[in-house]
Amino acid sequence: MKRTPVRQQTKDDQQPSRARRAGKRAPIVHEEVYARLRRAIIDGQLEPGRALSVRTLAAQFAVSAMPAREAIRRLVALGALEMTPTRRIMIARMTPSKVEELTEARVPLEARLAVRALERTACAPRKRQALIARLSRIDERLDQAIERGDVAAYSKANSDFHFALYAAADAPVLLGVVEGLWLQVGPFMRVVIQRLGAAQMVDQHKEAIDALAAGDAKKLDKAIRLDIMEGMSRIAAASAEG
Amino acid sequence: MKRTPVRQQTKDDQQPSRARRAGKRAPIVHEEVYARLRRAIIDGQLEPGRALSVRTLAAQFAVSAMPAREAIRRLVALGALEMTPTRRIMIARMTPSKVEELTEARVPLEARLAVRALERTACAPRKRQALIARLSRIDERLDQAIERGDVAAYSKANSDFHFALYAAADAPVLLGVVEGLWLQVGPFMRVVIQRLGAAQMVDQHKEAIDALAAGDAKKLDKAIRLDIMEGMSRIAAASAEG
DNA sequence: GCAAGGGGAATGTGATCACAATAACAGGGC
DNA sequence: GCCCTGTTATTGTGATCACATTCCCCTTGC
Repeated sequence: MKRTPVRQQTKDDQQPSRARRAGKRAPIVHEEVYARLRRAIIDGQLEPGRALSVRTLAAQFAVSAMPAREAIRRLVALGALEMTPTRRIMIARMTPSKVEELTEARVPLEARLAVRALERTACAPRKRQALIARLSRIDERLDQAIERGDVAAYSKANSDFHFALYAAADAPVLLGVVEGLWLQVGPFMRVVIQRLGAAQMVDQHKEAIDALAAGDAKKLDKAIRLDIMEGMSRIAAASAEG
Repeated sequence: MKRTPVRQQTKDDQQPSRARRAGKRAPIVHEEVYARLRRAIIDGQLEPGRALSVRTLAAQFAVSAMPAREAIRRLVALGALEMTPTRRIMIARMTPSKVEELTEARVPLEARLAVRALERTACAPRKRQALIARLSRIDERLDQAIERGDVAAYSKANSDFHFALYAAADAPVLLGVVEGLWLQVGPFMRVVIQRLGAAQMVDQHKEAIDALAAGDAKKLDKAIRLDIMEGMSRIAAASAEG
């Protein structure tokens, strides 16, 4: 491969480099790479099993090897990337048992986050109204994506919907765990939607919004559980047939 | 600090270096560092808030900076280590809300793993008997540790008990998520035990073993849930008083 | 046709250095 | 004593190189 050295920061450079400018923190390159790669994975832009390498990733993002290494290391730790026995890196592949386990983890955790969001906005009607409005807008985008058959937009809108709801739970640790699960499911989501066609997708988003508006925890819990189980069963079906 | 360069592997070295010897895979230094540091954290050997740095960790393990960096990166990704806004590294500190969230995550996930272990050994009485025997031995070690007031041994026996049970669930993904949670709880476990004295610790291990022997899923579920909630409430109490 | 093998390209890992930012500390002013 | 200030040590990050291993492709032999 061509060796095109990435120029290192030197004292002569006029740019503020990592220094703060107007109070903002220094931008860390490997965090940027991580964020972008992570987004790509959650949105399902990378097909499962696709190979990845430190140098390739570095070249794609126009950075040196170090930030690429760090980003990959993090995503491997979170199970979004997989390492072969010979230490090659690829987008994680799905297996039926993995789908099953991820479902078992997602259902109670995400249902809990949703109910927490309900609880947290119980004494703040304004906040709840704002949340409902936000969710409705996202769900509208989602419907439009289905109409257009836009798989990418659908995938993004779906994750946006869930995380907009979960963010209101004000539970960063739980949210982190759930994000880790989505990181592992992401790539297949997209594959399944693509195979089945976005029109085939059903969800419980309307029911969830209704439950939220009614302050009905039981109904919300059920809606989220069903939403997840239906979605995951589609992935399971697809991963079973190969 | 003293700069003592770590000699790099060269062609002249007689040792097989990373090469396989007798079919075994090459040992990866950063994995070794990760495993040891991780163990230390889960066992609670590192007090929360304690500072950690790439170079000091490297020096402690007699390795160069790279493996230390990689190990730290992984543990930060898993939430076992924390980064300050200025990117310093420390053992994660506990907050009441964090305890609450971790409890909410641990309860359903670990209960599920326990019940799965029951299900998986339902058609394999031999395996179940072996598991029960294993758990009983560990619980015995645990009791002895309490008698001796040996905090470290208690801490280790406790985690051994849980993971011996969960390992039988044959659910690597779920197990990975739960390990991540323990990685975040580990440091406080130890602090609390130390503060209260191991004698104060109660658990539901005997009940869990009984339920397992009886094939009673409901009872096992309840035992694990109670075990976790009791333990976490102690941590919550301790973290509340500072 | 196909398996075996050989050689070059690519890969993950480790080591080391440079640098900007932050923390730690010492000394002086009050 | 306490706070400010300037200096020094330490820190995380990025860049680059070396190396053993693995992958990939193409040739050779049958």
